[in-house]
Amino acid sequence: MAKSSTHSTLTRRERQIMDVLYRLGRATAADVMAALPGEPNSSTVRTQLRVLEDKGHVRHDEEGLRYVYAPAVPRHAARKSALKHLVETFFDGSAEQVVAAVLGGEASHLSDDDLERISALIEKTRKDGSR
Amino acid sequence: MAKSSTHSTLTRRERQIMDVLYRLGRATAADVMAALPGEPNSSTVRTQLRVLEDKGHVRHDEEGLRYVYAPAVPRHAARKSALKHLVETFFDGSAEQVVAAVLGGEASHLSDDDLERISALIEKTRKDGSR
DNA sequence: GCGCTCTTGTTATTTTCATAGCAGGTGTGC
DNA sequence: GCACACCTGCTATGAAAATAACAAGAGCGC
Repeated sequence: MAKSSTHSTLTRRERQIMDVLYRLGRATAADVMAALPGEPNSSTVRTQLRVLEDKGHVRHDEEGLRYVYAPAVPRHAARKSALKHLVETFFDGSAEQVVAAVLGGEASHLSDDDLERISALIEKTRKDGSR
Repeated sequence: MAKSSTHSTLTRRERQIMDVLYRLGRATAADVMAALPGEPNSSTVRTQLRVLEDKGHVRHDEEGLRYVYAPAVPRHAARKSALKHLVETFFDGSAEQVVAAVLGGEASHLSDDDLERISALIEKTRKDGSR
């Protein structure tokens, strides 16, 4: 039987695979294999995808002959809890600190346009919140 | 000798322990044990802390009788790479999307004050950037 | 001083993981 | 129709991880 559990029960390799799936959206075993570091054997990757499916973290569609895998938990839900976990672990639960880190270039580089759009976002949120 | 390696070589349990250490800053074996799920044996936790130290992820200070452990990589450095990884995996590398998610309450709840301060942050960043 | 408690170090055992070999099935080109 | 390429399922095995039992030293209260 498939066991339902939190995301934290994932092993090292399983987490890598889930990350690949979340990055790609959907992928065949071959795709996943190509994206993983360390040239794992095709057989290995497929076995683990099956294990992940068994645990309920992944599902597959049969597309013609081959399987196309995708995360069982939708991206927006998974990222919500991932973000929450990150904030609690590294930012003292402070959303403000996260924004500061992002603006400070801890995640990627921001163009003026990006800042413009983010600024607009804030304004919008403030209006909505105080309405 | 201690082996230097990327953060991704951590096992399930090791990751849990590192998270605890990053949350607490510094902690004794007993502290870590208390913070871990599943009532692990004290012996177990101490063994793993020693393993983590061996791998170079953790260091300890002797404080009187007992050891106080702390992450070897400073928090701000660890969170930088954690944030980067999250952004790439779940937000298409887009800082803007992250901010949107934070504002949208995907991480925590924001007060008007929070929004105020964040807004100020943006303004400051814009000025600094275009100067 | 003596026992009690709290701490660490060492080592062994069980469980889980990661990996890959082998068998079988389905479509494609010739 | 037959060989070839590609994909899946099953199963086994060595390695790594997780767990805990046991031993030993330091401080504290009485």
